[in-house]
Amino acid sequence: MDKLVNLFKVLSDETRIRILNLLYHRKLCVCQMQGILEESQPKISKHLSKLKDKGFVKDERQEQFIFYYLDNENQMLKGILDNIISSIDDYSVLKKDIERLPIAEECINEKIKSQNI
Amino acid sequence: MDKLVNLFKVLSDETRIRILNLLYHRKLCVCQMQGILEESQPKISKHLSKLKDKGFVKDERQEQFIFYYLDNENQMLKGILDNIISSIDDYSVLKKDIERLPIAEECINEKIKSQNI
DNA sequence: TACTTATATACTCATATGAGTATATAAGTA
DNA sequence: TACTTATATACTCATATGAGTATATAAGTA
Repeated sequence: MDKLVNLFKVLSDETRIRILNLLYHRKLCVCQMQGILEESQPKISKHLSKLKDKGFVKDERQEQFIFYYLDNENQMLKGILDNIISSIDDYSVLKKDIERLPIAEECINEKIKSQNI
Repeated sequence: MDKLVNLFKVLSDETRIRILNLLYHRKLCVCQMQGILEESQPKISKHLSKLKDKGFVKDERQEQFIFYYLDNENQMLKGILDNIISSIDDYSVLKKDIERLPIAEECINEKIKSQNI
């Protein structure tokens, strides 16, 4: 029961829904989400921390970046995200975020490029 | 998007989930929910008020009682409740509440009886 | 119209939550 | 080992939320 309430608490924040919506589609690092969502780094990190804490996402380092991805164990979360994404047209913010997903590459490439100058 | 966040906020409270679980099965008045949930009247009323405010339940007076029932317009809420109820064994509190549903009649009958003495 | 009773609401308090800012940390590279 | 950089975290503040208690309200009945 607590787990259920926790799930809904986690979903009770627009930024976290936006993050979960992105991660539903692909694995991303913090700076990529920063670029797509146009939110500050601490804000995104703190929300990711909460998501990880409650067991809804996992992370994994790849060189200098830490990538986050959905932990698909949770049937209820999966069902809710499926539902949201299948009605994505009702949620313009989420739709726009998805359209911005390709930016992810640039976010990382620019960082890597500047290191090689 | 706000509507989505509001739905999850509404679901972020155990008492409200318990109420929605009951109303999923049948229309009930405040004093019946008091009897089943064993929670105080103001507590239940306040949560019902929030549920009504956000458009998830409606109410209707029948003589001295005010009955609440689910507003089934919301597809997402419907889906989530379906999901919860289909796994009711995972949520012992909710399961017990449903088992106590028959008490509802007594709650009302006792009140009516005492008025006729 | 006065009384009863089911329900709603105002008030207070304690706690939770989210944002911003500054700074710490940890892993990679020179 | 020193430096850089991606990310995490501590601190502070403003606001939201839930519970309890007392009381208001509204509709029915006498």
